[in-house]
Amino acid sequence: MTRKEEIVGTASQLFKEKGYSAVSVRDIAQAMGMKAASLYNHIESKQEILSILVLDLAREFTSGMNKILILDNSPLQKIEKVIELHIDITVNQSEALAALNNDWMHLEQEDLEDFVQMREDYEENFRKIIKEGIRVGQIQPRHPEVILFSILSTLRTLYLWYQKRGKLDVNVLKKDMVAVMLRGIV
Amino acid sequence: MTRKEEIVGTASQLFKEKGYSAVSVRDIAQAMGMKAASLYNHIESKQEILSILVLDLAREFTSGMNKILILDNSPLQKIEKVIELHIDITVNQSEALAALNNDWMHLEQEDLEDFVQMREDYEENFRKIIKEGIRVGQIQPRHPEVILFSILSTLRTLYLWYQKRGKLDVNVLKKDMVAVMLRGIV
DNA sequence: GTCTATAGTGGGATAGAC
DNA sequence: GTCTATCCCACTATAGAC
Repeated sequence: MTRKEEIVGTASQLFKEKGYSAVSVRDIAQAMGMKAASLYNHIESKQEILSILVLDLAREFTSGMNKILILDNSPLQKIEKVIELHIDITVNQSEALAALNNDWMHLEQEDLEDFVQMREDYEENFRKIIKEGIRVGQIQPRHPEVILFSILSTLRTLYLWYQKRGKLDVNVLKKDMVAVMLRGIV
Repeated sequence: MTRKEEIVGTASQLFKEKGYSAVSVRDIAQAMGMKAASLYNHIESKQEILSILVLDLAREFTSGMNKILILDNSPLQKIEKVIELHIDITVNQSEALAALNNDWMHLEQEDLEDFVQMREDYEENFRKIIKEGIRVGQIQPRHPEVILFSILSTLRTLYLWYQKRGKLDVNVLKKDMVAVMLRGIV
């Protein structure tokens, strides 16, 4: 792990707790055991840290979705794969996920545009899977937007909850979450 | 509407867009068409605005939950009531909800403790309803924590999504969301 | 690669005139 | 009740010594 990666990792933990705007470069330096000025030998700016965290992760979601789309699976199987994609990323990168969810709006213009585009594409791909599932009768004919939102909001905030509950076994989590989201609780 | 209420309302919109820490007192004043110093004739501090937004809303959730608990309803009916409570609050107070979800950690000590206590009590009451539903066989016997989290995370982020989609009719929203969350999509 | 020192900006908040 | 002027502090970032 390079010094730069250590800094990005340390920063992501602080961002998760207080948000990007409330964390100072001095806070990050202190958590690294160094002075703020020294950080600038490794990073260009505080913005760069945010950009790395958010855009790298957004690209990971995009790439994961693209792999799912070309599979020769049913819509329902694809939705299960999407749920598993989110759970895997949550388990491995919960700090960066916090930045992606809460601090993307503090990206600077160019990065912001890239991020918003990736997020829109991701949601549109998910929406198409849901609509296809309704068309072939695999999914209940309810408003696709309500289904998309219900699933995505649960998956997007899983990072808030996963760590608190003593690290459930990932496979149990996948099984139960898929069941609750697809088949309900009644 | 008093001047103070106008200020709190204006601030809540800005907090929703950028978060509490990224919004300055000067930003709030500008959005009100006045100078920052003038705000202090109506409010004590920037912190006070956050405190009003978050704690008033938390009390509303607490009071709504308490009314549901004393009803003579089945666990499943109570869960439907909780979903409706969240939807009603979302429709009427989506800006304050953003602060409650994202900026509660910037409350000062005493307010922070009150908030965390209210949130824990709320979740515990919801958990008990779910467990009772499982006990009497109205709800599938899955990990209560997974059910609690799936429903709450959807309800808590509804505010992000409700406004984008051209203000669906509230009753349609209640019907479809209850269906998706309780009976799944398959 | 890390430090001290500091530049330059913008933050929350107050004093006092009108 | 709003303004101008200002205080004091914290912020990001840079310069230059070691």
